[in-house]
Amino acid sequence: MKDIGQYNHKAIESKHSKRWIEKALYSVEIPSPQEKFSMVIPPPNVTGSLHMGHALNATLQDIVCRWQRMLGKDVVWVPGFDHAGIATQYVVDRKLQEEGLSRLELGREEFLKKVWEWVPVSRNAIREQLEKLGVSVDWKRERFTLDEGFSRAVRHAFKRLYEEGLIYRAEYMVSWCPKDLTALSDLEVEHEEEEGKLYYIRYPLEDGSGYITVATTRPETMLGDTAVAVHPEDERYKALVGKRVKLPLVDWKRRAMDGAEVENLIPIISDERVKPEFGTGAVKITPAHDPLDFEIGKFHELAFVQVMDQFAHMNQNAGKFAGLDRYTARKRILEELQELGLLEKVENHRHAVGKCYRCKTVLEPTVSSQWFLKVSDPRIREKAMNTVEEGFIKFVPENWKKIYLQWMENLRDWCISRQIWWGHRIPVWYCEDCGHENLFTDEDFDRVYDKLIFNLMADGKIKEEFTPEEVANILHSPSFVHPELTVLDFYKKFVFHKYHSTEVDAHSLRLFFTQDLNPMAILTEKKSRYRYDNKKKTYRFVLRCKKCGSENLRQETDVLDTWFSSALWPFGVFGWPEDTKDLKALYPTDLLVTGFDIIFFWVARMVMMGTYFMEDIPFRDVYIHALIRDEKGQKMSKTKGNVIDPLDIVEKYGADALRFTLAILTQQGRDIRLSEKRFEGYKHFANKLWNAGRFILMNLEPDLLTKLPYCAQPRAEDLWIITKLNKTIQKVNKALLEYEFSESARELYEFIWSEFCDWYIEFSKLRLYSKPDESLPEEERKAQEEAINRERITVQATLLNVFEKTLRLLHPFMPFITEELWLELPTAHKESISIIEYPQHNTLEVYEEAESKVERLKEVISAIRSLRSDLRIEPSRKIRLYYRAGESKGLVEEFMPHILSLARLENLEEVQTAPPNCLAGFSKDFEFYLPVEEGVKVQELINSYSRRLSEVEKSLQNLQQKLGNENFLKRAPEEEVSKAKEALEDLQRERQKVETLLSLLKGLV
RNA sequence: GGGCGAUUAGCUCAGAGGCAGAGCGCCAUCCUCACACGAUGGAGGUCGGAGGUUCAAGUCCUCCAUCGCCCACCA
Repeated sequence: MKDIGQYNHKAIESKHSKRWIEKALYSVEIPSPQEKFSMVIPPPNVTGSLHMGHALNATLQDIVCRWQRMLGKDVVWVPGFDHAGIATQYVVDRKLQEEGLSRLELGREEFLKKVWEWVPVSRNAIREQLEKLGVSVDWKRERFTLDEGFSRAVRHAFKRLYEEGLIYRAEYMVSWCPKDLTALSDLEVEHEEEEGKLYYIRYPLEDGSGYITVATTRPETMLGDTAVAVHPEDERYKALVGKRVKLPLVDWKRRAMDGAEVENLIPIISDERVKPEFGTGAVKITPAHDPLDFEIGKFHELAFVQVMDQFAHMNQNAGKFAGLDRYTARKRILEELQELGLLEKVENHRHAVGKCYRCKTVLEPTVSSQWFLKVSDPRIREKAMNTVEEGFIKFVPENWKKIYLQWMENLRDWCISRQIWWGHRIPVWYCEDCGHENLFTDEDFDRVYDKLIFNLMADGKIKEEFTPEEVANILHSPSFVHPELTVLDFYKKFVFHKYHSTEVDAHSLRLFFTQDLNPMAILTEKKSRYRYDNKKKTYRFVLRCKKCGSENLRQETDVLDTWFSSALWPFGVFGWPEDTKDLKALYPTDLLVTGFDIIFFWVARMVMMGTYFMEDIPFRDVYIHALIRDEKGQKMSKTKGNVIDPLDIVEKYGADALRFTLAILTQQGRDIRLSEKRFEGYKHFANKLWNAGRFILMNLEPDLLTKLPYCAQPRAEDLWIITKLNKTIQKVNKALLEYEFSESARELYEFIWSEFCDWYIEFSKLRLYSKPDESLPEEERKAQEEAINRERITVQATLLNVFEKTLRLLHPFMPFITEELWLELPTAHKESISIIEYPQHNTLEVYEEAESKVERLKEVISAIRSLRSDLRIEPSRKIRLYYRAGESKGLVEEFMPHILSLARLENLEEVQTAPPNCLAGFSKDFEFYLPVEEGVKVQELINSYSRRLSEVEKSLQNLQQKLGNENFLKRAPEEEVSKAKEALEDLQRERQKVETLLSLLKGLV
């Protein structure tokens, strides 16, 4: 008998989230490959803190993880963070701007220092949020896409793809962001429909015989035109093909990208890609600033004239317009064309404008030298498609499969280079002497020390020149991801497993360098790797051109697209490219949970890289969840000010309420509209559960467990609730298996509130509070007392048993409150509910007869309550009733105490005929009568029964029509027909009853 | 231009051939010894529209309307 007081989510949640981490409850050191369940978290960006979408994502994953863990699996859920190249650089850049600093002034090295200062701020904030949500990740396996091991994995991946000809560098049309100063991949371009203008411009023919009119949305690019194109079959222009036009305004020499001079007389060419029906059917060709023009330019060997610089300002090729912003240039050019009478007309025109997904700046298509991954190559694409097509990877909901395959079908090469600073620098060194592209990874070196030094250097952790002390210092400083480990330990744990015994200090390094420098020493390589600077007392690590041996190398400054590293996440986190135990045991992972917005960015690329490098799928199931929107269905965004911060919700309503709300709102294939009221509602549910627990604990005898052998036989209601629980167990497990989060949560809510609390707890009070009759003689009283005690043990045991299982069933959804309550139970035998088995359906615990009896009992009680309510009889007033019953008589007798108590009756007495002057109600064949008293609201009752009568009559009509239909009788299954007939009889009886009651009531008015 | 999804109670959504459901909100009665974050009872629906299949259609098929999303190099 203990009172746990009122529900206080704050106290219990912080207590358990700390405890779980301290005990490392969710860390599995050596998982069994047969019994494992592995998952990698979609690594949140280190750009700030988590939003509701992350909370949803984490909650769904945690529900599955906790469920699988309780099913007995070795669950490993790897947490981590994404360095998020452009996004993070953008955030830090903005912060610097607030301080009046600029990235370009600071320079690469200093700027990166600032980013590294920022990252832990964001990462710690996110980590704390995840902890508050109660996620059961294995923090000991935490990774970062830019940690020492991951950077190395990225270099390795790049090298393999490069060597197999799948990565190439080329001058190509890319979308350029003039604000972020980088190229973007096609996916990072957001197309937005805009109201624009279509300008018709006349290009005079060289021979003065007239002009050809072209239509364009971006007149400023005309300065870079090197042709006009028409469709070869276009009769209007057939005669003009081969002639030349004079490019208006341009009376200066332009320089093409290959250095050649380009004049202002440009050819009219024909090309099938021109659509005759658009505009005038003649199109100006700017090969350096438009994707289609680029293609046409390549094909016809036109000159490529760039007219804008990286900021989208007009450059020298723009002559007198040089230096102007592209939009100012557009305005000026239009003005001048107008003056010259060359602007024929301007039309309104809706068209899609490409914008930067990050900063929304209008992108400029431009030609530049970039690195591409040939994702359309069969070696990458085919497996990535087949595994999904053949169902080795299963999308949930299924419709994403089609979308994925369609996208894969139309893949274009992926631009993977970015002209930003924050990210994995491309591991290519150009030889300044012979021009050779050298690719280095630590595999180019045999010795451990070389490998370490190379990696530190490539990661920018040590400078070009270093002392052994500096290197040792770095190696023994705390690792970024796991501060309790040193960098060296990190390498040994996550990267260089082979060298787990290698110890490195300044002394051993110096010895190694000296040995390397000694010409007499026998080296594994022909030349020494290190150079010593006598003056500065520093060493440097020397890379040599693989072709000509020159040391005159220059490293590529571009970094890789963030998604290139994210694509390696499902195996990179396990230590790839090393053949680690984790990799063998945990890859492929079992499930990926993510939003549909990154299917192409991330999911598709993981499949491509996973099947390519690992020759196996990265995950078996992909659960795609919805987007969180506000109550009006709009996307949540800071600028709209409609965000609901998960932390606020956790603070106000608790993580359990937050999680349960998100779970119950997660239906497949539908966006989630959130409002704060939702959370409040499910906080009430948590409170209800808590109070049920409180009630049970208050009523358990301290030594209940030792008394269990002396319990009485279970009653019908015990068997009923056990049956209900069992069916719930079955439904919840089934729903979870199919990732029906909403369904499983609803079943739990329904069972806990509407069955267990509303009925079983109420029934239980009868036996819990029953007392022996004091007026009985001593002997009999004692016997009765003993019987009551035995009954009490049974009901306590049932309460405890059902509640304990319910807590386990609910634990994946509401981990904190279930943990707290479970630990209070006398049956708690482990340190956490989260490591106990999940309840499973037990066919021996289904008691159909008891179930239907109690369901009928509920109807009887409800019928009496309904009458009370219609008559506005206060709950506290106990009333006397008479009844008459046919089949239900046995039931009423068996459950007399239940009815008296739950319907709040003083007495329920059987009569043979309806007493005079009585109000009445019924449920099937159970009729009950209430003597009329003063102030009784008979009219209310008449209204109620009239409504019921018209309902019954409506149903009757429907049914009679149905049964009068010969085709129904002939063609419907027999079962349906007999069901209908039964229903008809029931309804007829009911109508008769209601009619009788009504006339009876009317007689009373 | 192609594709996907939605449309059911005032609101948010379940239901996928056999008598229209839940939560919230609303109304009424109650601070009944776990819980007013509660109890009990109740009101509320032409299932977006039009056709069709079927004995029977929120449910399957066709078309339409409205809203939303994704993809696409029509200048």
